[in-house]
Amino acid sequence: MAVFLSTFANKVDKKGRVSVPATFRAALDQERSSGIILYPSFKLPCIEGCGDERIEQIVESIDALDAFSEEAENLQTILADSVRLSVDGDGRIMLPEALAQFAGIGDTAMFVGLGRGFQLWEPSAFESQRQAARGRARESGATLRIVKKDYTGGPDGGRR
Amino acid sequence: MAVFLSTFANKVDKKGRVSVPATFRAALDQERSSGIILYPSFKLPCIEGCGDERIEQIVESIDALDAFSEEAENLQTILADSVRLSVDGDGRIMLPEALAQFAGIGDTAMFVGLGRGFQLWEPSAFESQRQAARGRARESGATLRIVKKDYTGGPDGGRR
DNA sequence: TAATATCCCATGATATCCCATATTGTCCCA
DNA sequence: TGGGACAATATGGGATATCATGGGATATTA
Repeated sequence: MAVFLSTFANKVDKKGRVSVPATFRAALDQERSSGIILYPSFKLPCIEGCGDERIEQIVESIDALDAFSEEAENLQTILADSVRLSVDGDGRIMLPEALAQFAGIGDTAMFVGLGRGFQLWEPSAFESQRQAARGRARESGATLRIVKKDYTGGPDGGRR
Repeated sequence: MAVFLSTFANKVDKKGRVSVPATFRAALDQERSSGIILYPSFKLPCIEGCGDERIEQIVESIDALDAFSEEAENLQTILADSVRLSVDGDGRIMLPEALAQFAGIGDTAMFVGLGRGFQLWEPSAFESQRQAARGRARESGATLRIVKKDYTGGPDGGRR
């Protein structure tokens, strides 16, 4: 699956177009994503983005929930608020007015890679978010338990 | 997985390019890493580096966390600050301005092998870091316990 | 037919490729 | 064992391709 990394600041022109970073486009191509999906974030003042493969995952996990639970209802709003955008020949998308407004994006948008997906931020809002997260991570001595993919540890499957 | 050893001081030219030490390149090839990943260290004023394999693990591990948890949010900044660089035909990478600045790297970068990954330092910063580490090791009488390859490392301690 | 979105091309900045060279380390043979 | 040829590496600079971005022209749709 595609991996989105690093951050890029791109201009939003007066027609509302933004270039999708070339590396993001490459990641999307790789998973044969015909377009890109955007939706407003739950917790943060930013736009969440991903490719086809990821949105299908989300659909599936919502499906797996009890259909009428509150949680399911909440998550379904993601789908309702989602927009599917096509990337034009020059690698740009049309950023919908409503979403831009939600994230406070004016003439510059930051594309932030988060692994399976990415986010779109207004630059200064992102800067403070980044500082905060980095501070918390340092304090908590953030360590990441690495999930071993399929560790066998040797020819005999790691036993003995 | 690749093993990175020893340290090298290489020049950063005015275009921002640095040669990756040949032995590091060999290590990367070995794990079929087509590029290298760099990100700012949490604790130290240096850049951390690794191959594709390791970043894949990190992405998956973060993915395994609750998507909306604060922990995930904190760790995602690693990905946001990461850069994937391709090694050109002459064995060089383009050191991004932002990262070089973070580590205070000017016209020389030190590649420091750390086994499964490596670090990039500004030479004098590395020297003082090295002194400090040596001192601490001497005081505490550091010992190293060798972990056997087939050790499973789980809570049940390599059973059987 | 207005308003808006899509396509197409132009341009400057920047990264990538390619070649030249110096220096170092390695191998081979006397 | 010493010297010399050779190969690999690090590094510099110029040419070329890619990318982000702006603007005009053409297609869509309400």
